[in-house]
Amino acid sequence: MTDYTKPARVRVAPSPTGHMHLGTARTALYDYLLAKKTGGKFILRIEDTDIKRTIPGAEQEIMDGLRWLGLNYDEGPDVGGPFGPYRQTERREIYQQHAKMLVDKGHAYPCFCTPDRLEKMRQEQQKRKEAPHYDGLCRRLSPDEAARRVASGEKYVIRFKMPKEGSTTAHDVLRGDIVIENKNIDDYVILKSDGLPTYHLAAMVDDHLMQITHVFRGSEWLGTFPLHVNIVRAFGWDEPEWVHLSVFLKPSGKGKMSKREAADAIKDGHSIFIKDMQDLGFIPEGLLNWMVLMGWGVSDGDVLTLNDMIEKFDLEHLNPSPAAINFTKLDHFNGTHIRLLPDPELAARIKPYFVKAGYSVKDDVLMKLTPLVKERIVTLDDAVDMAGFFFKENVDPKPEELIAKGLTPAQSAEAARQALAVLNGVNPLTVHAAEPPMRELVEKMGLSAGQVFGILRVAVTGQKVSPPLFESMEIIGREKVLARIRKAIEMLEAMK
RNA sequence: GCCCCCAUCGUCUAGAGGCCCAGGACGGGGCCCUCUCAAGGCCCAAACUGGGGUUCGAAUCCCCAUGGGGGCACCA
Repeated sequence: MTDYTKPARVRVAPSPTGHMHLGTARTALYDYLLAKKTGGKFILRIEDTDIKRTIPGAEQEIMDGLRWLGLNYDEGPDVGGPFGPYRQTERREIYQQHAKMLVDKGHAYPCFCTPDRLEKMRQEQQKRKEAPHYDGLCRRLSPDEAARRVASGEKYVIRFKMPKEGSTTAHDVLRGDIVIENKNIDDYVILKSDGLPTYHLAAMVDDHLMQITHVFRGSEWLGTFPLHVNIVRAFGWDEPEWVHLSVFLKPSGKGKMSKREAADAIKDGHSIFIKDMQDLGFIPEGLLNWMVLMGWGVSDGDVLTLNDMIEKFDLEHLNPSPAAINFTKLDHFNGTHIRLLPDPELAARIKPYFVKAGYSVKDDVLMKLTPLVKERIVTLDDAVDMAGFFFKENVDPKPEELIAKGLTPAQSAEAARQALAVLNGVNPLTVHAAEPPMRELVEKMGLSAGQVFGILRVAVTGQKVSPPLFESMEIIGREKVLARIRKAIEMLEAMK
């Protein structure tokens, strides 16, 4: 049982090797929730030890993404903290010292095998249908000889010396004890020939030094879990609580999310990259709600704010099985959280999308249109399609769309003329003043509201789908409304 | 090939031996509301992978099978 009264120190430790994706965000969320719930600290650590794969800007994207989501970290590369530095390439010496400690204690050894030899070795093993593994050539070197070759300047790496006998029992919070035969674990490289550590060393050292209490990481680490536990034990350190999170599967449920799937998702208005999500009009509240539920469950109400999540989150309801991504459900949560936003807040969030679409936004109009689009949009940018016409000087309806269902162009024109006559007598043109007489007119003409209002909708907004008609008219203003109806009548009359 | 993990409606999940002929949410279907589109309300269909145990009793515990996933780098 987890003690939620003890402040936890949890970290998210992404590598800056590409766009920040869903998996990182969700791990960060769980980290954040546990930290906040226990009054502990949420830490960002950048694992940039693979210099070849590091991408410029990726680190910034991670920091921006976390902040956009509202997952502010207490310690990290750009905010500092008592356990820094928080960027692994700046901790080089620390790892080298620790690797040496392991060698001195007999838990690790220098290895002089060239990448070339290793490659050939693996190929032969494959040919013999054996599992690829290090053959232990340098493990058998005497410490003296190894030291001599190191001193002579020969290139080397440091490998962890896995016990050959027995088994290792590692404890995962979600899965219980995991027992693995030691012979199945390779002598992994922990310090590379460039002097930088691999994950296996770096993460263990940092988690210890940074006093991490709970390690949330992807289940792809389960395979090397016993190795990590052995490394920690070789140092004589206490282990953190290990929490291996399930991976995300592509929407079909068949396999991990791939580049191909990611590209398809984008076409569809979705993405696994946090940065895209923002552009696509998703809001952090919706995204967070959706993410928290993939791998963790609640028995009652599932519409949750960040504060709700902090209150309800626990380790007991984390789910070890893989979860297929369901973007449709993201749409739902996004729409739901948009509707939960106060109007002024929503207005402020929608505005940039209108600006980006090239509209010059008038704030008073924006404020009036916001409540109208609120319950009709799924993403913020939907507001542009729905309500962009409010910022246009003129609209140009498609002539054929002006014709009401079941009516001829001439009949539609006649309906519009009568509507114009009624509206002409309404001043000011408000919902309250315009709707009752218009409904009377519809009845008098023996037509349906759908028919008449439909004609006016297209005439006034230029769209077949729009916010409610009279509300829209009130915002657009009497003069423009009347002018647009006149123009529509002309267009209808021109159709024979 | 070897190692590890997982297994409840199409999907995300609740369920920690009797409260379950299995609950919620998304999606789907229907109805209501309605000026379009939504939103909202009500209703319906939809699952414990299979087989063995253990037990008075199993979705819940154990074993096997099957299926799915992850890993086997001087990447993380």
